[in-house]
Amino acid sequence: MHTQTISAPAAKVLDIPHALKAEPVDPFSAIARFSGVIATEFSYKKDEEIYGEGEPSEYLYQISRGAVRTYKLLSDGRRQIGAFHLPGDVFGLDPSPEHRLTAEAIVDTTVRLAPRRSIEKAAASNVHVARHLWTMTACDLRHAEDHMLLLGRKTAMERVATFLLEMDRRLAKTGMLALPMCRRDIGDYLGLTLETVSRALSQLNDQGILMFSSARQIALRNRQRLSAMEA
Amino acid sequence: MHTQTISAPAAKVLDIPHALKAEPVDPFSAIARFSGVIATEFSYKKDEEIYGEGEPSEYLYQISRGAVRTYKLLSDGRRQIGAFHLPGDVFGLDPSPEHRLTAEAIVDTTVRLAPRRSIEKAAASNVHVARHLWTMTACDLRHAEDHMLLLGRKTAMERVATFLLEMDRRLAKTGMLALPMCRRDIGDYLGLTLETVSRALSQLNDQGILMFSSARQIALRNRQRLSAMEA
DNA sequence: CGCAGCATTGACGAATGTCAAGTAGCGTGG
DNA sequence: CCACGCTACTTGACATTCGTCAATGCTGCG
Repeated sequence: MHTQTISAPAAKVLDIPHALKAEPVDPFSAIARFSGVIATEFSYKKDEEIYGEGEPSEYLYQISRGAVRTYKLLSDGRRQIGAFHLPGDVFGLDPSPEHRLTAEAIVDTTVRLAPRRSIEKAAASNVHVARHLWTMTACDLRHAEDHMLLLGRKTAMERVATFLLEMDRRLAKTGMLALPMCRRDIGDYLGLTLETVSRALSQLNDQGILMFSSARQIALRNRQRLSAMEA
Repeated sequence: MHTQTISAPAAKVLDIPHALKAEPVDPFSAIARFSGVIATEFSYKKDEEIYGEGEPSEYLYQISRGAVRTYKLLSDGRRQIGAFHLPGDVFGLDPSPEHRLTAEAIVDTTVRLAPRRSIEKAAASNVHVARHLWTMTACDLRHAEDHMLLLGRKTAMERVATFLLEMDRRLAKTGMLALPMCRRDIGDYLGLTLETVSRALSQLNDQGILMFSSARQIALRNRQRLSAMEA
């Protein structure tokens, strides 16, 4: 259980910030409000497990700060990362009683969490909550469908281009990508080895499509050419 | 629109068979009943498109007879089949207003269909319907997660073994697999070429793990050894 | 300042894709 | 009922992409 492994100070109770709720509607906040749930904040250290595949599904999580990977393993250790979760993202949602992927903090990470039971109870009487749950799961499904196309049919370079554009869309603030994950994580997300990822990035650098300020600080210099490469 | 392309006789109105509803609860029937929807039956010829990627999502489908593939295409024609749907399976569910994959009949196929609008309306007032929708989407998501692991990390032989066991589970009646799809479909599902699929099947045949009665009629002779190969 | 990961790069190998030829099965029409 | 032709399938030879193994370099943190 994650509450035992954490070394952070005692979890802090906090209000979902209502100032933000005018936006496209953050589904986590919406659900928490409808459920009358007070979300709890919680922190995990880099590489700490948040939940494991097969464990009972007890909470719904939203990232405040940090980043999370969710993955499946084969018996011999081969790993497929299904998704990276970034600040604002919700994860851990799962209508089945058990998690089907393992979740780990990629860097030191703080999440808000809401007990699954309260949410279920709210969904049983409130169709808005129920619809939000459906919508979030459907959003994960869309991502998975796109990712199956990538994994099954794209070349290494196309995968890396797609990855960069996805991250650019999701976390570019200053026109600069600050990747929280290492090359191995990227490889395990894209179905490649870390060496192949590194070679593709170097090639994009050589072509002037991106520039490294450090290995994980990347500036995209030509998004159009990158888009043309993602197939 | 599929109603224009169909050459079958006029759609026939029918009742959802209530005799079957004691079973593990068929979610399609459950939803139709809660929605007060009378499902319509409809037929498609082999290789006929049921809906296209990007088209408005107007119906929920359940297969009565036949088989359906849902897929995405890259611009140059590379195809990734996301799922095969067999009798009893529901497909076309999508909380977004547009389909994100194309659906085609693999063989001559009959479906029951329920208008999406009626279902949405029912879900807006009935939490049971809403939960069924969520559960079905979650079921698709689980399959997609498993399939990402296959596409990203399994070898050709492991993919084929996994495929055979999946089909065995889903459509083996007489201990014999009657595959409705061709080798190319299998390849596009597994992220392989049809030749690689064929070679893997031949190898399993040589090893005595399966037997062909014809190219698409396969008897599994040693499920245990096959399971050991799926990684 | 030095160590410990992380990343890059190179040489090579293996798995799978590509191209091509040949075969078998099946539906159609004579 | 048989012959034909089409399509799907199999098999082989070869090409290519990506993975593996190994050496080296970088860098960020203590």
